[in-house]
Amino acid sequence: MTSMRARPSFAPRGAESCTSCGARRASVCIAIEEKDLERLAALAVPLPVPAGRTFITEGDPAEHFFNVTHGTAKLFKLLPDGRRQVTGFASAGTFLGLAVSSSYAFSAEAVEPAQVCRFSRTRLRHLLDDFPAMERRLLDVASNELVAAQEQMLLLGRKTARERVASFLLAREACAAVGPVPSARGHISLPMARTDIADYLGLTVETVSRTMTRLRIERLIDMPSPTEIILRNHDALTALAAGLS
Amino acid sequence: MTSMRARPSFAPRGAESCTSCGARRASVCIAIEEKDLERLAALAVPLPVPAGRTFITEGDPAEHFFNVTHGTAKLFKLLPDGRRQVTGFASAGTFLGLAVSSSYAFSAEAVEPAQVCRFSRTRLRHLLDDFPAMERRLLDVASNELVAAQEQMLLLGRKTARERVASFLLAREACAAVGPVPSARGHISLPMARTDIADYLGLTVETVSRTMTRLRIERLIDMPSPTEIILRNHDALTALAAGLS
DNA sequence: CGTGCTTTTGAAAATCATCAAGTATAGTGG
DNA sequence: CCACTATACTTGATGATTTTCAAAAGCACG
Repeated sequence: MTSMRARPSFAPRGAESCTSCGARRASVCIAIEEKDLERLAALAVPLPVPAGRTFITEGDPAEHFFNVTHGTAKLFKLLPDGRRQVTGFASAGTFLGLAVSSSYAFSAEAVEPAQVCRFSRTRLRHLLDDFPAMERRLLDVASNELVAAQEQMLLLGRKTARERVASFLLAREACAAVGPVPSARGHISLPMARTDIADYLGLTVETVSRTMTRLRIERLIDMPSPTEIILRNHDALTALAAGLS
Repeated sequence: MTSMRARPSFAPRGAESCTSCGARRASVCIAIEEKDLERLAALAVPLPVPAGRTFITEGDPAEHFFNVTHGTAKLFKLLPDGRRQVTGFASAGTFLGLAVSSSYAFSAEAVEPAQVCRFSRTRLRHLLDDFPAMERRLLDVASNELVAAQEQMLLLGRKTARERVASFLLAREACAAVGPVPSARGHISLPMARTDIADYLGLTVETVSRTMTRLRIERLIDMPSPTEIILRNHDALTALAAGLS
């Protein structure tokens, strides 16, 4: 009944896909100049992704790259018994699928209605030959993600639950600051569920919930609704996230 | 065997640095053809790094890239109170310093006597303009490290101590298999201290030690010496590492 | 043959997970 | 529009894995 599988009528291939893409300036596509955008658009297949839909499955043959142009997705890995680690959240501008291997190393699922651009891996590879600037941009993106991954390892390996949650909230704030939708100072939205946050921070839902409640009671944050957080004591949160406290 | 060892310890500048580099085929430098090696060698500054010496410090201005040509280094991040997370171990062939930022995101210290090649960041950048193959190789390297980082996040966030140690030992074995010094099947060496392993796995030294002892008692491994491990029951270890147990 | 470091082992303590249940929220259908 | 159901979130009590604290054993080095 609620089937979202109806093929959308829009997404006119090529026409205005890349030229008018709101996420372009935030993505690797910025490396392609206006005049060459048509070549990129010819490869790009815009796809709507309803919330909850998995569009990359770990282990599947990696035939495509993806670029999130709208909404938010979670990237995750699973253990056979169902334990899950969310390795990151991808919002507008994020490029997905970088890997040398022939199969995806993670799964990706939309946490809110999203829009992605799909590129054939081999065809984009060829395009890269003509646009070294884009390849360099990809290297920059990968380098940045590597730095972020190391930071996350520090969080997962050495920080307490409190420190993890504080780090997460501050990261969300920083992420919102560069995002397309400017939000009020210290106001952040959490489109992902508590379970996703827990799996991202290496904790349980209960611990995340309890920790947030405690931060609220201590007036470090406000929580008008579960998906809406206001950072009340930025300095204290920063100290917490850094491990001082 | 003796011929392999015929390598000068004090690699004279330029002369034969890159041409005779034992680590070249395992590193990004493989992307530079023989005839162009001189240009690379002109940039490469070979440096011996004694065990325990820190040669990259987190937060310092990132002026150089490094390529480990011999020995092993640990990469790590610190919290102000001294908590440490080892984000990886770098052995011969590993390229270090990828980052867009102007300062290093991690520190690096040799865990055993090592040899590295130092490149000026800006000059190597310019060299990359002439050798797109090397840039592509760098992207591949970064992509692979990203996949490894995600795997490590899964380990840190969701695996038990036992599973972490098993995963580590198997990863070491796989790493030794591709390394320059072929070792007997199932025999691995651990050049790093228990503390480093603990900081890599997000555990304490005591837990690592206890866990290894237990694996030994259960005949999954043998431990002739603390730095020498023999994988006795490969299948059981694999199952453990995968989370089945 | 000490001396200092690393590794190992033991006992107690703590953080976080698990189990359990209540509350809030959203989406559905009457 | 409202009640109903399913889901998400929160809160509480208990428990377990891992940490912390403490100390012995093993090794390298001078």
